[in-house]
Amino acid sequence: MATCSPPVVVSHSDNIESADNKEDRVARRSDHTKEELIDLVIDGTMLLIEEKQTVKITARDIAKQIGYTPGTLYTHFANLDDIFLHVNARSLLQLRERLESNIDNSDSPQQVLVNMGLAYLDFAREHKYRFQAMFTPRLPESVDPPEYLQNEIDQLFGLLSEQLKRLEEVDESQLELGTRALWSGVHGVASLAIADQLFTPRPRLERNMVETLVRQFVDGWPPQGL
Amino acid sequence: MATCSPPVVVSHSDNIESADNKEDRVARRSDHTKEELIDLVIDGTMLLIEEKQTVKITARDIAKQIGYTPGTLYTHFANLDDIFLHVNARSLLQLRERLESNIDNSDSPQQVLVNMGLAYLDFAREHKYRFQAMFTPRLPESVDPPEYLQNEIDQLFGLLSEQLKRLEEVDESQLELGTRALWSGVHGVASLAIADQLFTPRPRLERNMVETLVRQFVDGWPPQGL
DNA sequence: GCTCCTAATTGAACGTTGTTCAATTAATCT
DNA sequence: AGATTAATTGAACAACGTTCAATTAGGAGC
Repeated sequence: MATCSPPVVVSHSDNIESADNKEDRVARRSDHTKEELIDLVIDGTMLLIEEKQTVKITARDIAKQIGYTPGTLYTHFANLDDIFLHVNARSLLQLRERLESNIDNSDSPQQVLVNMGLAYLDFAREHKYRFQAMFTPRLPESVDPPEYLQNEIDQLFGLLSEQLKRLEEVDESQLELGTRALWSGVHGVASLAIADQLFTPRPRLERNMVETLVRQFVDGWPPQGL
Repeated sequence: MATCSPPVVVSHSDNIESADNKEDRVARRSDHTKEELIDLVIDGTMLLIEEKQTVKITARDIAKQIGYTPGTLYTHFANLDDIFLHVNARSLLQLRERLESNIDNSDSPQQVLVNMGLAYLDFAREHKYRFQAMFTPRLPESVDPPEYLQNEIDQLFGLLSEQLKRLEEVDESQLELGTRALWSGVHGVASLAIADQLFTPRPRLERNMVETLVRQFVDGWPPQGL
């Protein structure tokens, strides 16, 4: 069983540790090293999701896309879920980068949070199926998500609590609760919006909804007398 | 193609129209009429989801559960998605009933909305997989959901806007936006909570999150100066 | 009570899915 | 050059959703 291969978030080439492992440069058969192949699979899957506009991608689809046979996928990935887990990690990274790029600390924390909320919604819309994939449970819930995913999520929440902190100092537990409450709200709008389950009359009011939700939450922060 | 069979929400026996259709009482083979069989399938599927604690129910599973063969399912349902659509309609009905039972108009609208939010969260937790199924897209997004589902959703949103209306009169479009924004927020907490994607430290803070979110939204209602 | 008719039900079959694994192939080491 | 090692294949498997000709059993007509 080829257990979950390492993060491979982006080829950051942090080869700090001495390189005495020979395999690294060994290219057995064909044209790709292990790392290249892993990237090829993940990138190919992401491409397919965007191209075919669906999350229903088969192992044979992926293999064809990268010019290999289905069996090859299982040399470096445990199964399809493992592949999607890595795709989701990449999506999450992109999402966080997107939110980060919307932080301008010369703006008020209110405005920054609204902008981040809107950026979240926009990302969900632009990458509808990858967004959908991120929140489609694929693991048997007994096992918890790999650590690199957990870290990525912590970082994302960190961006938000930073802004809430700028707004007013509260104790850590309240901050954590507020961050998650606020962001669950934004996520709710985004996920219902892309699923067309908001059933809102004609004009797309989702951006307006995010703005209302965030502003109303932030204006009442921190909550009084619970 | 056996297109989507009628709503069949609950056996309400509203046989107002004159009964000259013979088939109604005709029991061909076996022990069940068309209507009974439809109910059998839907009920059986719901039961399986709850028993096996998963949304991954196969046609053969359902057939076995109700003592028929897989082919029989396709006499009254177009396909598996059609069956799940009916299961979701039932779940949605139950969910609305649950919310309705939490309305006590002698309470403040604030309190009612908080209670409804908590009821929503509780339902999601108690019927985790049926809740999950409700928000798992199964239709090719080109086709929009059947009317009876749309109606059910309108009714649910109606319950909420009623309370928002009690709070303060605003114009219809703003009321619609507010209702959906608020409820998307609650939905976000619920859906992330049951997927264990909130990554909140030990104690389950979701109820607290719902309360915070709703209270903060309601206290700022209607929004000033947008 | 017998026969026809009709529709419910079956079960075998089809194509596709995820996944496995013995066999094969090619790159590296001695 | 030959041995070693690992990447890659392709055939195979079980399970899936779905279809459909064949079969069956009930009700209607005589």
